[in-house]
Amino acid sequence: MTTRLRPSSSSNNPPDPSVYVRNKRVKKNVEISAGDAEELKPQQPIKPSGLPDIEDLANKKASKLPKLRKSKSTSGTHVPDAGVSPFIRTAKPPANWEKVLEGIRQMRSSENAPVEVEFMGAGEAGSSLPPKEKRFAVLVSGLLSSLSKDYVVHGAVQRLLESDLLTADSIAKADEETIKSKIYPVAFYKRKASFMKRIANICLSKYDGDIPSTLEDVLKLPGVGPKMAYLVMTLAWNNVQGICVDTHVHRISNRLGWVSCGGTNQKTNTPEETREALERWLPKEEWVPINPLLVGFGQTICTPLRPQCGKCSISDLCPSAFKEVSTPKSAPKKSAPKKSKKRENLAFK
DNA sequence: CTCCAGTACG
DNA sequence: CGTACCGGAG
Repeated sequence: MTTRLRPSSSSNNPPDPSVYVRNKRVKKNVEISAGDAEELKPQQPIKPSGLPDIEDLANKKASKLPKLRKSKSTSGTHVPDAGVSPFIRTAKPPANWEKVLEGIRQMRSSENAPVEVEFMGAGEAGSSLPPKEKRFAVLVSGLLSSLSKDYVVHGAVQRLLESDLLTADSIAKADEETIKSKIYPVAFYKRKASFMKRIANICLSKYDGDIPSTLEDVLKLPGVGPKMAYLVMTLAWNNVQGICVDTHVHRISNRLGWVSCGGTNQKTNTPEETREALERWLPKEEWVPINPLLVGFGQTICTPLRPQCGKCSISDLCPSAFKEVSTPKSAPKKSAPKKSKKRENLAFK
């Protein structure tokens, strides 16, 4: 069954109407002096003795986030007017984007899409929990899910749930080895177990055992990058702060020419750039569904290595169709003989 | 042996 | 920017 999240469909958590302020690069600009960094961190809660130096961790993380692209002062058009207009287009949408989306939806519903689960991992795990624990569960399953198979994540979350290890409190108290054994074999489980402990401690000391409620603060959590932060804001707080862009969304957006529109012929080289570019024209109703949609599409048809353009119903609308590109990064150089492509890459090293 | 639905660290 | 982290599946 297709669980397509709608931004405002869920009724339990009232979506914050004022949310829609496009976050511009605040803080992370690096290079700024220590004084500036201070002012980004409003309140300074008392730190219980005995806990790791959380502030330090947070600072470290924050200071290294997005490297900053260009100054991009939002070109003036955008005003952070809370609640007035939910979406202000600052770039012209690419031609036929609606047809393209519709086409992809069709393909996704006919081909069986393995990805349905995706958001589910998080959502389902917490469905029977109280809101606060549910949010924490969403955060944890998001963390576990990166570069892991969905069913593996699902199993791990179930084991954590059975062991009562899905709250900040219990995780903070639990032995790290125990956590490892529960979440195995998710990718990077050792590291993630460590992240979970640190996150739990931060949540306890700064957020009363809850998860941070702002994008900025979620991003400060160790092991949580942009991709997951937007996911968590959406699923845990029902607060759509931005588009959740992973490598599939990144790659496909580039193939479709969706991020080189609107006068400027910019290309995006990172998922973060793609997110910003997409947000400039994609209507907000699509911000959430775009991810599951493109991820499914990206796994079955528009694959990174050898896209199945022959099976793709919108290839006539795709500038990259049948071009045999490998990845957005490696130059689309005229592809080599297909079968030996892999070997060739190897030899190239 | 390669490829992942990322993120931290040098 | 490059690289390590981890395991399982093609």
